[in-house]
Amino acid sequence: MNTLELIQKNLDTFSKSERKVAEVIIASAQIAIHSSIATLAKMADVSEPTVNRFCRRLDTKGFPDFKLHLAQSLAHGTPYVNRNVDEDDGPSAYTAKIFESTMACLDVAKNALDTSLINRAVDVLTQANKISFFGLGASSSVAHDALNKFFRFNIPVSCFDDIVMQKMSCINSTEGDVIVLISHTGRTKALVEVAQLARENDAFVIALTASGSPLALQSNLVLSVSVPEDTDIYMPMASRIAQLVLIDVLATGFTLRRGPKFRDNLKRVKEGIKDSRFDKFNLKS
Amino acid sequence: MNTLELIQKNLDTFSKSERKVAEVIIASAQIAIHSSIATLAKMADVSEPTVNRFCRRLDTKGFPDFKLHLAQSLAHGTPYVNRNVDEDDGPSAYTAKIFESTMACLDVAKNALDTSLINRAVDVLTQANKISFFGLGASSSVAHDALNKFFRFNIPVSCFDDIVMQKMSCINSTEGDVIVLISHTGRTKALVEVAQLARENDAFVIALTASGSPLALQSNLVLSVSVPEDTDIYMPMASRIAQLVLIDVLATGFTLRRGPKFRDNLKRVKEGIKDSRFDKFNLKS
DNA sequence: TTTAGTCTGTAATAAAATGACATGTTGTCA
DNA sequence: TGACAACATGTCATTTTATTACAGACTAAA
Repeated sequence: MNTLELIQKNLDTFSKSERKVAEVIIASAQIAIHSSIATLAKMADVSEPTVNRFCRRLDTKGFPDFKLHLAQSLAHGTPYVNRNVDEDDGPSAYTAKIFESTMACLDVAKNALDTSLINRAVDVLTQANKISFFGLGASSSVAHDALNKFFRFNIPVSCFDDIVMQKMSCINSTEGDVIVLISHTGRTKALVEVAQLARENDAFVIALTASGSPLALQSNLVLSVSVPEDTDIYMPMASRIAQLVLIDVLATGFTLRRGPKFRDNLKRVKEGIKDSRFDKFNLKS
Repeated sequence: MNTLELIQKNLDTFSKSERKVAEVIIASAQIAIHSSIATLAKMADVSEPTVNRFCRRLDTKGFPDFKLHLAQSLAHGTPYVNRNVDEDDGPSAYTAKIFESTMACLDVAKNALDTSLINRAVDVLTQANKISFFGLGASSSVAHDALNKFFRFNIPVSCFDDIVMQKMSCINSTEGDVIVLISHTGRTKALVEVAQLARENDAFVIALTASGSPLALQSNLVLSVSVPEDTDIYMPMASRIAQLVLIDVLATGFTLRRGPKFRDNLKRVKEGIKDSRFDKFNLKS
């Protein structure tokens, strides 16, 4: 838990002198972490043991330990994290807010992920005869990205963002096929139907979606990126970013599982596209 | 600058004893920040002043100051940051590494961005008659995503990942049209040609690419996400994630610039797709 | 081997944090 | 209103921690 927030929240549980300390720290945390207990006591106009008691009240071992906690909370906890974009934010403000909230979302997603399920998913993917990635709306670009990643592995992959094509593809699927469905909410009716269809035709369905959603219930394996839903209209869909990173994770797991021989393949793909690029050191070529 | 990285980088500038200290700190940084100089000295099997000298060599005021720096660097930088995935990493390890390195990349990208250019780009976009997003390969899914975002603004937008369509679209462009080109390296020949074509036809070209690249040179405005290039085959293309976040930033800037009336539009779009979803509280509907 | 230079440790000193205790303050109840 | 209790706060002593000064040891070049 962020120490600075913690102080702010418990502001009214402190005594008079302790609050003085709290206020000084909130006002100038950067200075506080570089001061000795004596200096800070003088700044807050209290005695040194008071500062010490203040620290203990915040579940730290003492003043030095408190400084450490505070320093850490200042390090990540840049002010904007989790704060929404505001109407009168300038470019620097909204840029920082969006980047930081995206990073915070990734952190949440990372901690919420079940790596044993990831391992399972990688298992299934490596043994698949054919892999399909389907998404609709915003999620279709995630599917598209997944195609791009897995395509390099030189295995049969496909990706459709057309619901008719998706359904047709499912009808033609057989055992050994893996369908990866991507949906933020997991409540898109069409995609739930696709999941049903796929399972009726013996395909294995992996869903990148919210756990407990209708789509999740129809799937064989659910990888949920539990990221706060985007209630705010400004809120960029950070869940989409988390899904993309999850795709990266699956692709990496896939590569690792396939072993070293397989990795040469990847190098060849990279080499293969070189001709279509300007050489880095000879731009005019 | 991240203290832990700094130590690792300067490992060979240290003397024998100082390196012992460095190694202990790298191996168990979490323990180090909670230890006194005496404890740490004992752990590294050196004297206390040596530890102190070590701290000073890293541009800190002394041991307590050093601990503070280290604590901060541990706060963001969980151990895996910037470390590549290793052949014998398990699912938890590679998942964490990928998430963390992605987050680190976003942080780098955030700090490297020029917000005045973003502001400029938003200016241009809001005044555009028509906006097109083009990308090839991995970048095409970024373009696709951008389409998805800007489509909601109810303005003419298009997105092609077909080079022929891109060129045709450029030939038909006129003044007032904005073309957003997305490329990680900025050295994809085809896309550079697209940029030239677009400019010949008086379109305004915004490039999301590496600064100084051939594509950048052909563009009117460059938004560069300077993220380390992916040298490692395992390395997920974090630059792509950074580009997506940048798209979010532009879309947000766009929304803000258009003002409150415009924001009602967004709500209508959100309402509009409700029918295609299962109701959250009535899943069987 | 000597010598200049750099490391490294010991021991003394200074600084910082903590603990114990005494004083002050506030509020309650007779 | 006065007395007591509970809590808050500060002073001072003690302990822990960090720093400085200095001397011995090592290393590389002459």
